[in-house]
Amino acid sequence: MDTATAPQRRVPRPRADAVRNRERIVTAAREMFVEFGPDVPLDEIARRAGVGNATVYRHFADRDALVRQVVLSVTDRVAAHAERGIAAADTGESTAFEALRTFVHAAADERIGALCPMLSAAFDPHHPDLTEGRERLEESIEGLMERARRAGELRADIAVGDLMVALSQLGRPLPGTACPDMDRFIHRHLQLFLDGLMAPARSELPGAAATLEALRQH
Amino acid sequence: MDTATAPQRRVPRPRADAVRNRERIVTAAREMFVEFGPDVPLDEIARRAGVGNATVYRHFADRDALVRQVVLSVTDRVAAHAERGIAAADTGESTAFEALRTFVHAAADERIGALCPMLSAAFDPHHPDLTEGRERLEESIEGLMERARRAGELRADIAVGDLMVALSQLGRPLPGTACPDMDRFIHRHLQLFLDGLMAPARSELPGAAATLEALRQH
Amino acid sequence: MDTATAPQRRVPRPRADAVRNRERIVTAAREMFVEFGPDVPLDEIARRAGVGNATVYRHFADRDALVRQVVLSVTDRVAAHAERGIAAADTGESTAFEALRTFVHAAADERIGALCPMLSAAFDPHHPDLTEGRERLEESIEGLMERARRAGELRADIAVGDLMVALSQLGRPLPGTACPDMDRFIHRHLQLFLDGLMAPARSELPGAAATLEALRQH
Amino acid sequence: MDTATAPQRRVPRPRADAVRNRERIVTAAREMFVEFGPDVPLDEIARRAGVGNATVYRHFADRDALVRQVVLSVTDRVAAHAERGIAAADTGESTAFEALRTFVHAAADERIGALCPMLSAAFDPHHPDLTEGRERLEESIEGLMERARRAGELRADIAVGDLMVALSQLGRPLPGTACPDMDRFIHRHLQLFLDGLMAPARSELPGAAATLEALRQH
DNA sequence: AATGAATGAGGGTTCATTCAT
DNA sequence: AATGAATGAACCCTCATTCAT
Repeated sequence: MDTATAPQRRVPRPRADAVRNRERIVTAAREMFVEFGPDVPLDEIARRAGVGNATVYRHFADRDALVRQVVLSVTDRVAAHAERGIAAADTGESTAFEALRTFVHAAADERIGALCPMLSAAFDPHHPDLTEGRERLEESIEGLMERARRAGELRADIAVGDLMVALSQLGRPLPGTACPDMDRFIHRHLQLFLDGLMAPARSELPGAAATLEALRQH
Repeated sequence: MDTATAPQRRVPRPRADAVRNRERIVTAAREMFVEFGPDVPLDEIARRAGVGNATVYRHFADRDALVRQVVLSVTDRVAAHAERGIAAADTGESTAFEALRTFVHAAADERIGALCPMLSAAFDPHHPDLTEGRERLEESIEGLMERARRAGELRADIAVGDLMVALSQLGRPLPGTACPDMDRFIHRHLQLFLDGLMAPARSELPGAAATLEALRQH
Repeated sequence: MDTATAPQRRVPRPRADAVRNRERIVTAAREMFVEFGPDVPLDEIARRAGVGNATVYRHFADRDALVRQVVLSVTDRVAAHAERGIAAADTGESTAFEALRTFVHAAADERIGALCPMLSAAFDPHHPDLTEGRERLEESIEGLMERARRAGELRADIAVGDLMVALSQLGRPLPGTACPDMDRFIHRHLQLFLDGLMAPARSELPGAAATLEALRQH
Repeated sequence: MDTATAPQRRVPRPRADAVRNRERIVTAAREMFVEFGPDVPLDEIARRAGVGNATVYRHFADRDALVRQVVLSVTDRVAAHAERGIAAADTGESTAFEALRTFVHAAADERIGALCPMLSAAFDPHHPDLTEGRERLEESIEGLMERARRAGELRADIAVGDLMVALSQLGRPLPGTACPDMDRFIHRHLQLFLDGLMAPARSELPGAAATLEALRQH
C-alpha cells in the first residue's frame, strides 16, 4: 500500500496562489481554445494566464492533461444546466421539451462545441479523469430526454448520444473563423435540430439510436 | 527561329504520369484530411500518394494551394449532386424535398464536412480559384431549396447558408476520432435536421436566415 | 494586486546565462560569416556557440535579426576606431592622413569587409536598428577624412562613400577561400588604395564622389 | 590505351543546336550570376537560356562544371583585353601604364569581379579545366605590368597577383545590391587603386608581393 | 539529344517539454 | 513554488541532381 491509497495522505495544503494560478490557467486555456482553436501554443495560454510557461507544467503534466481539465470544467458547467432543466421539468416550471430546448441553447453558450477541436487525435476521451464528469453529464441529459420522451414531446427513436453529438457538432465554430456572430447561426441550427427531435417523427432514421455504449465503442 | 524564343510558349500536353500523380495527391490529401484532420503533414500525404514530398510542391505551390484544390474537387462533386437533385425534382422523379434529402445525404457521403477542418485560420475562402466552384454550388443548392419551398415542403424562414453550414457541421467527423462508423450517426443527425427543415415550422428561429452574403461577411 | 496584472511589466534583469549565450551567438555568427560566408547554416552557428538551434531563435526572431546584430556589433567597433583616429589627429599625435591609414587597417582587422557577404538580397540595410550605428560610423569617418582633406593630404575629389565601399570590398575575403593569410594581401591592397587617395591626385576620377546619399539611393 | 588518348577519336560532330544550347547556357549563367548572385537556382538559368533544366546537366556534369565554364569564358575575354593592351604598348599606341589602365577598366566591364561570388567554398580554383586559361590570363597581365614596370611608370613592389585580387574585389558588386549604377563607383575605385600603383611609391607596402605562387598556396 | 517530372537531402522556423535559477 | 531559458524533434519548403518520356 502506497501513499496514494493511504487513508491519511500527507497533503500539504496547497498554497493559495497556486490554486489561483491553476484556475487562471484553465480559464485562459478554455478561452483561447474557443477563440483561436486547438493549436494555440501553450506559451500563449501561459501568457494569457499571467504565469510562466513552466508553471503550466507544474500543474498539468502535459498538454493533454490541461485539455482534460478544460473538458472537465465545461462538462461540469453543462451538466449543471441539464440538472437545472430537470428541476424545471419536475416542478412544472416548464414542459420537459421546453426545458430541453433551454438546456441545449445554454450548453451552446457554454461553448461545449468549442471543446471538440481540442480533442486532437492523440486525445483519449476515455481517460479516468473524465469518466465521472461524463457520467454525470450523460445521466442528467438522459434524465431530461426521458422526461420529454415520457411526455410524448420527444420522438422515441433517438438516444442521448444523438443529442450530444449533434450539440457538439452544431455548437462548434466554423473553422478558420473568428466570426463572433457565428452564435446567431449556432442557435438557429440547434433550434432546427430540436424541431426535428419533436414527436411525432417526420421521417424514419437510419441506423440505430446513439446510445452511450455506441459512442464509446469507436 | 526556334520554339524556345518564339513569343507564344508551346504548351505541350501534360505528361500522363504527371496528371496521374496530381490526381493521386489530391485524392490522398482528401482522404487524409478526412481521416486525420487539417494538420496532417504534407510528407504523409506524399507518402500515401506514393510520391516524394517535393512532387507535392511541384504541383501545388504551397499547402494552401493543395487545400484549395481539395476544396474545389469536393465542391464540384457536391454541386453535381445538387444539380442531379434539381433534375429529379423537375422531372417529377421525386418530390422536391425528397430530392433535397437525397442530396444532403449524398453530400455527406462526399465528405463535404471534412472540408471544414482544412480551413485553417490562414485559409482564404475568398480565393479566386474557389469563387466559380462556390457559386455553382450555391446556385444549385439554392435551386433545390427554392423548388422545395415553392412546393410548400420547406419552411420559409431558412436560407441556403443555413443548410450549408449545418451540413458541414453535422457532416464532419468528431475530432479525435478515426471512427469509421461515424457515418451512421452523421446520416441520422442530418435526417433529424432535415425533419426540422420541413414545413410547417415547429418553432420560431432566432436570428436572420443565413444568406450567402451573411456567410461571406465574417 | 500581483505583479502579473500590474500595468508596468516588471522587467527582471536578464539572466546571466542568457546574456552570455546571446553574446556567444553573436560572436560565433561573426566568426562563421567571416569564415564560411553568408550562407552558413544557423544550426552550425548554434553548434559553434554551444547552444541548441532554437536558442538562436529565442534571441533573434529570424536570420535577418541575427545578421543585423552582427552588423551592428562590427559597426560599433569600427566607429570606435574612427573616433580614436580623430582624437589622434586632433591631438597632433599623428597627421590626419596617418590617422586615416591607421583607421583603415584597423577596420580591416575588424573584418568590416566580412559584413558585406552577409548582406543577402533579402537584407534591409535601412532597418531602424541600424541607422543609429551607421550614422555614428559615417560621421566619424567623415570627420577623419575632413581633417585629412583640410590638411591638404587627401585628394579633394572623393567622399566618405568612396572610402567605405573600397574598404568593404578590399577587406572582404576572396570567396571560396578560408585562406587565413589573406590578411597580408588585404593590408597591401588597402595601402595601395590609400596611396591613390593621397593628394595630389594622379588622375581624374570618373563619375561623382560617392556621398552617403548616393550610396543610399540604390 | 583508351579512346581518350587514341590518336583518332571518334568524335561525332556535335549537333548545331547542341552547340548553340551550350553557349546559351553559359551566357545565361554569366548574366544571372552577375545579376542575382551566386545562389541563383540552376532552373532559373535553364529558363533564361530557353532550355530544360536537364539539358544543363547534359552539358555540364554538375553546378561546379558550369561555374568553371563561366569562369573560363570570362577569363578568355579578359585575357584578350590584356593581350590587346600589350599590343598597344608595344606599338607605342599608348604608354604602358595607359594600356594598363585601359585594361583594368575593360576587365571590370567584363564583370570579372562578378565571378568571385560564384566561387563557393566548394569551388576548386585549381581544377585542370582552368589552368590553361588562367595561365594565359596571368601571362598577359604580367606582360602588361612588366612593360609598365620597365617604363618606370609602375611601382616595383607589386606583382601580378596584387592587381588580380584587387581587380576582382573592387570589381564585384556590393552584395545585396542589384544596383546597376554601381559601375560608376567601380571605375572610380579602380582608378584610385591604379593611382596607388603608379611609381613612385607613396608608401611602403606590408607583406610580400602577391605572386601567382602566393595566390595558389592557400 | 532534349525535356518535364520526380526525388531526397537539408535549411529555417515553431513549439511541447525540460532545465537551471 | 515559480520562472525564464534551453532544447530537439518535426514541419514546411527549396533546390541540385536523377529519371522516364
